[in-house]
Amino acid sequence: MSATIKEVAREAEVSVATVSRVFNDKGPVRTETRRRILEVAERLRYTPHGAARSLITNETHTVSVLLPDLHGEFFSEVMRGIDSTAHGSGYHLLVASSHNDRAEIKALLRAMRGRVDGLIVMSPDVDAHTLEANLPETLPILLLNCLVDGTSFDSINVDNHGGALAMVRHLAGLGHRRIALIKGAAENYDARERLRGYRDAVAALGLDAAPELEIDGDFSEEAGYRAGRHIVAMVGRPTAVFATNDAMAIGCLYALREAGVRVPEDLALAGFDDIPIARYMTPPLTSVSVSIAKLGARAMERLLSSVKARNAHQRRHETLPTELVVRGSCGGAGNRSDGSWNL
Amino acid sequence: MSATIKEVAREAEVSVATVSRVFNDKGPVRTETRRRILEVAERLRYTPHGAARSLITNETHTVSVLLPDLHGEFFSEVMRGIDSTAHGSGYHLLVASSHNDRAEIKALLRAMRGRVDGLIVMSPDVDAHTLEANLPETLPILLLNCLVDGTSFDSINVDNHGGALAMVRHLAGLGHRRIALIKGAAENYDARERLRGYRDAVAALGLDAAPELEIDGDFSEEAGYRAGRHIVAMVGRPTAVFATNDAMAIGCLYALREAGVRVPEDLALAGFDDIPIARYMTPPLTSVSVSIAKLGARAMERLLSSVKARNAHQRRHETLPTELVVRGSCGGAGNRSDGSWNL
DNA sequence: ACCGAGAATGTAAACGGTTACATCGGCAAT
DNA sequence: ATTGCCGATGTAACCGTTTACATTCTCGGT
Repeated sequence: MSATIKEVAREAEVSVATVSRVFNDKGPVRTETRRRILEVAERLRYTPHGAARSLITNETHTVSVLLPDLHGEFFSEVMRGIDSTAHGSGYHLLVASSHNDRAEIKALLRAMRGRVDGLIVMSPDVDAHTLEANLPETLPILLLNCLVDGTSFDSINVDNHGGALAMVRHLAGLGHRRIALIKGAAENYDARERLRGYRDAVAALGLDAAPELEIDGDFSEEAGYRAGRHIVAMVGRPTAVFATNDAMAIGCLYALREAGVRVPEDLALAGFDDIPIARYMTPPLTSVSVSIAKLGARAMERLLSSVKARNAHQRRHETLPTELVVRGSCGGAGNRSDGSWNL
Repeated sequence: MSATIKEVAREAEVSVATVSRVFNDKGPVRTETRRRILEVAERLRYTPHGAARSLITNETHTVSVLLPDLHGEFFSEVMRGIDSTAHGSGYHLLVASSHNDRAEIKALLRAMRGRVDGLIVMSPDVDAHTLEANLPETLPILLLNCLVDGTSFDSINVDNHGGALAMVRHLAGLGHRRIALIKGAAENYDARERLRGYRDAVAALGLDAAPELEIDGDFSEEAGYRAGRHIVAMVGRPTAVFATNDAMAIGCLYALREAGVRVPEDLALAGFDDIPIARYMTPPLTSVSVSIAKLGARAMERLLSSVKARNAHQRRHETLPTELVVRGSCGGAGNRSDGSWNL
């Protein structure tokens, strides 16, 4: 084991209290004494013991992120945003991916006591009840992209509905009347909202509405690929495909290309999320941008403020706007006059 | 605050020791007593306090991963592997991304005492000295894709050199004599090894060797894009490009396409890492596969075994093999006879 | 020379658990 | 009835800090 505060105190011929004061910059310590203590500490390679410290101070300087799975660029981006602000505020990050098993989530949540100061939950299908039942009721929590029933928790959501709406409107504006949608998993809240946006737009604009235009998917490239193969084989083939996330758009594009269907000439293709590589696809993918990293950053910001406020903290529900990013994959406005594409 | 063990003990009319025994399944407790205690605990929503527990037991059931940055699919995949085995063994995961600032790394490392049982370091440019100087010398460590000077630490590396060698050999086998390389950052160990593999292969096979064939990069799509633009403008344009990671290959492909250079007809393109989307590119990217998730899983496995062994644990250096994955982006064998590509 | 104030430091009680050891019954063997 | 043993439980020390409070030191003012 490493040196303890006691050893440092003994060696520097002071009491533990003084050493503690030096390391926390609290209370008065003579410069000479401080110097001596720091010198001894350095020599002994002393570092305060995290657990001991948080036991008494009741804060861990750690926040936890609970997420469903770590697949793909979406999560890596969110994490990047989360990490960067946590890091900036001197907080550590505990990640816990629950593979959506109820008992497991419960165990994870419980294990949090005494380990974290706050919690970001990003499981689109965990219900608020499970949370309330298994957490110290004083632990600050922020729900990210989760279904929020009631106002019991702080939350941030992306404007999935509005984004989908805008995309369908855009496609309709380009002349498309028959637009297929590749869905996400039915339990997923984001997926449901995007679907709702699509349906609302289709209804509002009087576009073709047919059950076969809503194709199953689960946010993976693989699912997009399957959907793409399905689409090229459809009898009343749609003229545009709206994949509800970019990963599926990528898989779909591949299937289309494989079948000799040109994008955007033969079929328009759009995604959702605007992950970093979207702009590098061929053609560059028109998508709904949600500035994923910023989403994570904002979430952490909110959580930390609620951690610091402790007592009177106002619960709030926030919806982050989305932005339509038009690139080449839908034809029309995405092409510059010289034939090159926006980057 | 949540209920403490004392409250549970009082309420169940037993001593704290008995409650502790129940929660740790240690020592004999009468069934009736156990039942009563569990019932009270449930009612009071008691959960053991992490910090308090680890203070006395001296283990946290947490391991930390130190990495340079969270960009892109490579890290997300590694993390997935790491998380899945950690999770499987009941360990929590603390992620710490140091943006390669020396002082910051030092602070991070020090903060680890009393917080983690082990550490995976994945900073391709942190030096072993910094580690040794700032960590409790008993903390199990595993270096992942780091430069290992000497044998002071456990480590796992990918066979970067061998992979690059194999790729160049493959390209040469397809008839290419003039092969450009898009490099990674000079400080990055992986990048250096891949470069070394390229040079060795070029020398061994007597291919064109020229400084201008080694193009600067930094593992980002953006850098790949710049390199691609550079390449199309070269006077003695190479016939093949080997991007030392897939992200750069993606950026490069975009630049090529933009300039009307066809892949693979006009120029062969290859990557390194084989990230999940590589197979969905158009054309599918020939790459060096390193089974990233498995790499992470293996690392965590090794670390945990060393955590459990504690005392006599044999230091070991391991190199994970790579595998050439031939798809369509280099022409030749990647094309099926019917013109479709391997998936 | 003495007093009092404030700065510098020390003492010891928490924090919430685990665990070695002591204690207490009850029961089988003698 | 006594002994010994073992299962069940309690007592208290300890883990490494922080911090309220007590104590000592230093000085300037009188």
